[in-house]
Amino acid sequence: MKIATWNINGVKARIDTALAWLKEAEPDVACLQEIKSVDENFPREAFEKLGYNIETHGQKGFNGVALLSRHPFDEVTARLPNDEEDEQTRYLEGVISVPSGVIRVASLYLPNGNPVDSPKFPYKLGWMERLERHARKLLQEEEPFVLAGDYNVIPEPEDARHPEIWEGDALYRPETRRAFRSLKNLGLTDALRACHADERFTFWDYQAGAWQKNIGIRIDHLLLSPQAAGRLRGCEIDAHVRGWEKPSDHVPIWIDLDMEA
DNA sequence: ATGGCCGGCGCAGCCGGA
Repeated sequence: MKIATWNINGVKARIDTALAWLKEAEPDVACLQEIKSVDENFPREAFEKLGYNIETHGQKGFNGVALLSRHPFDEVTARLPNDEEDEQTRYLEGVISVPSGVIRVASLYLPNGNPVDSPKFPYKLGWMERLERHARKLLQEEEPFVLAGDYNVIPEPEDARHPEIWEGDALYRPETRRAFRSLKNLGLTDALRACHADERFTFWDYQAGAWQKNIGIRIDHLLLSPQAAGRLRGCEIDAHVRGWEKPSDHVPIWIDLDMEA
């Protein structure tokens, strides 16, 4: 079972690119971020034609997350718990039925947090705290789940081509990295690092020829519960998509889970 | 890693992104 996540940077601008990638990659589940669309305007039909059930949690102009699944959704929940006063659409979680059981998959778009001397940084850290609290609760169920999305976190120096440039940035601040470590230390597995030790990126800036010079960062992650990690067969980044026409600045990253029996 | 981009909104030029 293939589960992918991709910050598409606008579903309207990316519809052709997204459909081309879905046809090529054929994921069972795709978590999308930054759809930048209200739910009513999401181009459902185009994705439905490829066989996907669709759930969205969007807002006008910014943010917005979606879940596409070839298997049916048993239940879907938007927002993290204790999020009621937050008008930003950044979290959507679905329980998906597969022949051998169920798997819970979340599409998340963690706040950027810059500039760090603005309220945006404490908002990011608060969001990470709520995510950790929620993950702790999910772990008590002892079931397979995947927290997938744009974390806006560079976990380690080797996850950036030029880590020194990110010193002080909200994506790499000690508080941010500590919060990400704390989340993982609950017992979650960083799927990419479970499969590969070398330098791999998921984002290349549009500016200054970052893609051509391979000046990238790894900020899109899939964190797996122990029950999901036990089924992990592989994790890959579809970096070639960054070289397509009209690319997002992020590329898809996916896992293959053995969900037989 | 920015001087050099991009999308949304809405029809000019700003805001947000990473």
